[in-house]
Amino acid sequence: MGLDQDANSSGLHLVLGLSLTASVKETAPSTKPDDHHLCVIKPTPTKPYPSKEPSLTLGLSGKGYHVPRNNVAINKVYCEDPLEFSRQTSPHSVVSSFSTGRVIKRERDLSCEDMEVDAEERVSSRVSDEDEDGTNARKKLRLTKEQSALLEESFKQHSTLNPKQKQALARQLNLRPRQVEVWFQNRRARTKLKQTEVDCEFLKKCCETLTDENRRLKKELQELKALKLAQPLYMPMPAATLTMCPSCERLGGVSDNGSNKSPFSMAPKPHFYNPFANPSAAC
DNA sequence: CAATCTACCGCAATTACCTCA
DNA sequence: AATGAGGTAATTGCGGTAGAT
Repeated sequence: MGLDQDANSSGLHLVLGLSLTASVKETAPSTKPDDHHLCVIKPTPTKPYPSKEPSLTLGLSGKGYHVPRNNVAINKVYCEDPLEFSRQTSPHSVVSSFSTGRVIKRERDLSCEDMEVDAEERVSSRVSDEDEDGTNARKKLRLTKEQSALLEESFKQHSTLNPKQKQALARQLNLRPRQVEVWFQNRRARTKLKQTEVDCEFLKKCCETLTDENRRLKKELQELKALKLAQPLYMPMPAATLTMCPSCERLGGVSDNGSNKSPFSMAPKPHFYNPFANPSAAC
């Protein structure tokens, strides 16, 4: 279901959850998302939360009801208590349904996930969220310490949530499922970012080490060249200095003419940093 | 059985609000 | 009081997947 598709690449250990989304289809089909002047949310027999009351929500026409791209109008109402705020405002209230089809889907999904807020309340909330002064201030919920702690704890157990877990957590936190979902998304992103930073630091260190090694080898090469000029041309090589390539098993340091050009011809190096551990690379 | 449609989900990128120095 | 930076909630758009037709 795509839950774990990126688990390996992101370094996360995701739990494969059994999705119930197939049954979430309270859809009023539309061919053009932007043509949604009227959003109807209706229950179906496949509704995953049968204990809830069916709801019917009507949205206003888009004409004369301009909604900005970011749908900021929906969060107009704000109060000091984040919980109260989360109850009063709906990040995906019906207003959102007028912008994109995607949001419409979200809204419908929300409508079955979060039925404790009934349709009428949400409509009135939407109306109360409507701008009276024309400003579109997107107010931001601030999670309490308790909420953050619980979310964090839950994230440690599983970095992704199936719909049931999301619903349960949202109920427990007195948040909307969508808010829980968003929190987990952002949390995963932060984790990934942090991991990327760690990886970046590691690669930087590797780079520094390799640069040092390169510098050292260059210096050594210069010394050897100088040494070669100072010494006789056909100087017999001590057997102890011969090394064998572990990959191709050729004996280094023994060329046809006995000259000393092979990288394996010299005494073993005190240290060689090879991050790729590929002995054949030297051949 | 293949093609198409639809709904859903996760992610990346971005926006925008809020807090704090 | 003003302001810039950082944290983060929220939005948007896209791609992938699965079920239905």
